[in-house]
Amino acid sequence: MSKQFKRTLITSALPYANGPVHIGHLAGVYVPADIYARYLRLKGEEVIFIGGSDEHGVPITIKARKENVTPQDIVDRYHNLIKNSFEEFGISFDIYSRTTSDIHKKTASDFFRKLYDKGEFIEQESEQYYDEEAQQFLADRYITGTCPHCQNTNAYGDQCEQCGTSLNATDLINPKSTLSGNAPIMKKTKHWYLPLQNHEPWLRQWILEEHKEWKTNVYGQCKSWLDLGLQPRAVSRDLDWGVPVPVEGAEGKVLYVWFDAPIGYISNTIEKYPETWETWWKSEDTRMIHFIGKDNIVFHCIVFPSMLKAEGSYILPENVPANEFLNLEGDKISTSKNWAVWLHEYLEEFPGKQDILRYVLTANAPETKDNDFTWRDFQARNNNELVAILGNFINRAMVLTQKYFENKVPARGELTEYDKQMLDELSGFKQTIEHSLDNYRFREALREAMNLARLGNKYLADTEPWKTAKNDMPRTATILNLSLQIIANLAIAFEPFLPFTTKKIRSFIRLENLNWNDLGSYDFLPEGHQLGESELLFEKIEDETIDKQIEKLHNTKKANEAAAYKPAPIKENITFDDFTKLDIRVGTVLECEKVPKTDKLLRFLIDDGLEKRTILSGIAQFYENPQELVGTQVCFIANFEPRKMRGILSEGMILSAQNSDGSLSVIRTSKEVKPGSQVS
RNA sequence: CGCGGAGUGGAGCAGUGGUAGCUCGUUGGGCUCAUAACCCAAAGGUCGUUGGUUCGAAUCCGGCCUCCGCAACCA
Repeated sequence: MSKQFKRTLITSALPYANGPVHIGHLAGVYVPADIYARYLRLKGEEVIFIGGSDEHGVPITIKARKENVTPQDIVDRYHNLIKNSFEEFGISFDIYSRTTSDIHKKTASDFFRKLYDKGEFIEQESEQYYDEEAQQFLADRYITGTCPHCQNTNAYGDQCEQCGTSLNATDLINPKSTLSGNAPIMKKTKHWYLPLQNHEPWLRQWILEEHKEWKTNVYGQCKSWLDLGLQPRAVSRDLDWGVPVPVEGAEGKVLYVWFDAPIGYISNTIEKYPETWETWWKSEDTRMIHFIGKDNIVFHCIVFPSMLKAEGSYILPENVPANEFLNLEGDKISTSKNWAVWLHEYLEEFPGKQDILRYVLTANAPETKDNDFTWRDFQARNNNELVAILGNFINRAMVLTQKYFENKVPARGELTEYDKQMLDELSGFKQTIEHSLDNYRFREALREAMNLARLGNKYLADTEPWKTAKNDMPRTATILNLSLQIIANLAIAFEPFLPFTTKKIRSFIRLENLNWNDLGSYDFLPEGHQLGESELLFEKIEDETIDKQIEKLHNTKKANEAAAYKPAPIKENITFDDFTKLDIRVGTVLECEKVPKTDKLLRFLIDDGLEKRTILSGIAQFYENPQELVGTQVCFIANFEPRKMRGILSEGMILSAQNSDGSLSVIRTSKEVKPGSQVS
């Protein structure tokens, strides 16, 4: 980092406004970005911290259609919810705007037009599905059909949710438009592409040679992309929700969201500083940092820089500290499955406890790999760290001062060797914490800040002021004077992490306007300084509270699954002859065991009345104890083409019902019948 | 074999060639100002697996297994 910068532009990924934000968003992007912004401000540096909602794109139009409202209604609802959640959590954006703002539409439109005029795009025609009745081209999510892999009749144009296979819309058998229900036709459409391959040479130099200090996940991902060779990327879409493509003959086309969204960083800066915004975006002494999640790496390291470079007058990011993902109680956080801790709900259930969540999410941030958030861990970190170490030290020092010195800062006498040793250690924290923060290692920085509180506790334990108070008040005064100076240090060190708490601490000691650069010194509080009222900073969280959260999580998950479940549409009619081709029979299970080295397969040995047959069935995950099926009667298709799996010949197919959560349940008869009975 | 990241005491994480470390938890002791909080000490790991390079490997190289992401909307 030989470059000298005068100011820092911090951006945080724009959350997509089709749902509320959850702890994953906070842990991955907004808390780290906020810590960094607060840290720099506290150092007196010039900073702007940009946020905003990403409000265009197909998923929002689909959600609007489902709820029978306009896309604008959807984004208004979530923009306000998200914006409010961030404010409540103290995410200190200088501006939080949205991509549906007029300024953004103009900025994005002008940006496209400039690249268009410069000849930075290529035009290309392709064939896409088109709904003649609705008169529009269909995004992948607007097409359903039969999955070519698992025959699920409800697969989407981009993915089959039953078997998880990724698809192209053209792979689907019997594609149907979700708008009209009709079969779509193929129709030609023209789009603009950004030829990323033209940017490859300078990207290689810029990332692979000049930014080897980027995090390994970021660098590795970029290198992989560059080594594979870059492809042109479409920058427009056939859709009626978005920024219109500002070119003759482009009616009905809008900017593709990934082109649209990052320009939001620029337009939000313009909205905040209409006169001076170019200083932030076009000045070589501005340092731009993008905080994002790992899914966004290529957009921020390759695509957006290519856009900026193509435009010509913009600076490029200096670093892109991308985080991995946060899981919740062992499972992926999922908006659609409602497996999340929503910020707006947390705020209602834990009022005034924003800093606890900020602390837990930072201490356990997914900086180098995916991490897991659990409520038990949340409780433990609150009770054992915030309450027991930080809160307790401050409370001890305050209470002792109230007791012995009428809540005024006592006089500092001569320092002992031990005092000096402690102060020496204290002075080292500034450099340690700064080093971590400067390298975006917030977990480590927080741990160090906590060590400062540990130092305080140890100091009290070792000097025992409650004992010296019995016969040596001057010594007691010195000890508490230094303890209070440690509190002032804590107010600085924790400010980027726990802004609400440090505000309280500052009021305890009646000290405002703290500066980061004073961290490590011990002359904040003069002798005789009147202290303020203190209270407990944190309180213990009981098991009951935590149990409630865990239960709630599981309940909402189940409820949501049930509510979201929609039986598959009935298939085409078949004739009686078709039916009679199937030979469905009842058999008694003689043996049932898991096939070794497989996840899903159970091997059944079935008495079908005539002989014994082996049938394999992929239901092992749902029957942890396969033995329990032995002796029961199951239904199976007897004339199913035998098939070899894992070297075992499977002669038939066991019938199972699929539940809303995807789990399978074997079909049984309600009364015992002879093995081999036909089902009709 | 599409590409990238990750796998380290009970839990969460550091550690890029030289005696495996931190926080929490556990056990024992101390203290009693403090929210049964604090301080000290101990136990606990053949670093996913397997083969190789090296005087020496958690670290470098090869194979395999598992989890996550990207490509192809999601932090």
